[in-house]
Amino acid sequence: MYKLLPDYIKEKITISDPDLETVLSYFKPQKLKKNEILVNPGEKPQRIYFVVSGCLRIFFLTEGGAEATRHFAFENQFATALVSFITGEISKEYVQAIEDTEVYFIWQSDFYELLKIIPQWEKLYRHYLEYAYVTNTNRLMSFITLDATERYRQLLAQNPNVVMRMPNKMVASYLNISQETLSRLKSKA
Amino acid sequence: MYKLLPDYIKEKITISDPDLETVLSYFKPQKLKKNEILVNPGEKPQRIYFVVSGCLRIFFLTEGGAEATRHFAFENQFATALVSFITGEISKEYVQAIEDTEVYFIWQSDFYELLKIIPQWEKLYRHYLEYAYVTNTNRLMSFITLDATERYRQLLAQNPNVVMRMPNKMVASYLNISQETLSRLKSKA
DNA sequence: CGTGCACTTGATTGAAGTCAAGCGCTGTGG
DNA sequence: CCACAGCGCTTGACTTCAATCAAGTGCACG
Repeated sequence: MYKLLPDYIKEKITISDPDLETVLSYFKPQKLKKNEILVNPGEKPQRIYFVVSGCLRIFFLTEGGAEATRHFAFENQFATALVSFITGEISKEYVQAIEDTEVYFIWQSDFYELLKIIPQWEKLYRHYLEYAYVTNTNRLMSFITLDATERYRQLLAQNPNVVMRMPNKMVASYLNISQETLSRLKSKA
Repeated sequence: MYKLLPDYIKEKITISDPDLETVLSYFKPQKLKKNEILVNPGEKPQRIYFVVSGCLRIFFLTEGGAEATRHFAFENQFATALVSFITGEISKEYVQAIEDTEVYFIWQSDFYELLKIIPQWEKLYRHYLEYAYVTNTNRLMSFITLDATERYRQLLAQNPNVVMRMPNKMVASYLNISQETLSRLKSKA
C-alpha cells in the first residue's frame, strides 16, 4: 500500500531514486468514506488522484438530472476530471468514493511543476494520456458497434470489477442503459 | 501550403530553426485522389498524416459489414490510426481521402526517433494526445446525453465542414445514425 | 423496528432502424 | 455528345430494442 505508488511509477518510467523522492514528496495521502463526494463541478484548483485501495467514480449530470458515469478507477490507477485538466475549462464532473477509499493526490500546479523539473515525468503523463485515450476510444466503439446485451457482456469480460463491486444503477449509467434493462440482462445471462 | 506544417509546429511548441529543419526533413509529401484508400487494416509500419489540403477519413467495418466513421481530418490537422499507434496492436482502421488531398506523412519509427532527439517533440505529441482525448470524450458524451436530432445539430454547430463537405452516408456513420434518419433530420431542420 | 433506497418485474411507449421502392445526378464508354 | 448504369439520396411502411411508467419486494442502515 505505501509502496503502491512508487512501484507504479517505477514500472512506467525509469527514474533515479532522488528524483523519485522528489516526485513522491508532492503527493499527499487522503482517506475517504464510502459514498463521499470529494470533487464537485467547478472546483479549482484541481487534483489528480492515485487510488491505493477502494474505488473512485467520475460522473456528471445530464440535462434531465440523471447521473452519467464517465469512469471508474480502482486500485493502482490514476483518475481526474481529465478534460478540464487539459483545457482549463470549468469541470462539470463529480469525483466520488464508492467504497472506503485511500488515495494519494497531487495538485495540478505541482503536477506541471514536476513536468518542468523531472524530464521523465513527461513520459508518465504521456502514458496516462495514452491509456486514457485508448480506454475512451474502446468505450466509444462499444457504443457504436454493440447493443445493450453485448456491451454488458464485454464489460463483464474486460472489467469484472465494475459489475461485481459497483451498485447496479452505477453500472447501468456506465453502460448507458436504464437500471431496469440491466436488471433484465442479469437475470437472463 | 508549403508553410502550413512548419507554421503549425511553431504555433504549438517553441523550437529552434535547426531543430525545425530536422523535424521537417522527416516528413514526406503525398498527393491523393478523391476516394483513394491510403491505409488498409493491418498495415505495418504505420504513418502519421498531416493534412495540407482536402480531407482524410478514418473508419472501420462493423461485424455487419457497415462502415463506422471514427474521425475526419481537414486542413491543418494530424490524423492516424491512433489506438494501434499507441498499443502496437494490429489496426482495424482504414484511412481514406474523401476529396483530392495533399498530405505530409512521417513514419512511426521516425516519429519515435524525433521524440528521442528533439526534446520539444514530446510536447507536440502531448498536444496531439490531449486534443485527441478531448475530442473523443466530447463525442462519447454526445452519444450518452444527446439523441439523433441533437447530435446532428451539435455537429452542424461545432464542425460544419463535416456536414457540408462530406457525403451524407459518411456523416450518418459518424453520427452513428442511419442514412435514412439523417435524410429525415435534414428535411425537417 | 421502521423507513427509504436499490432492485425486480410487468405493461406500454417511442425513437430510430430496417426493408422497400423510386428519383436523380454523375461519370463513363460507345 | 448522348445514353444508360450505378450509386447516393429521399420517402413511406413496418419493426424492434430499450426507455419509461408503475407497482411491488427486500435489504441496509439509522
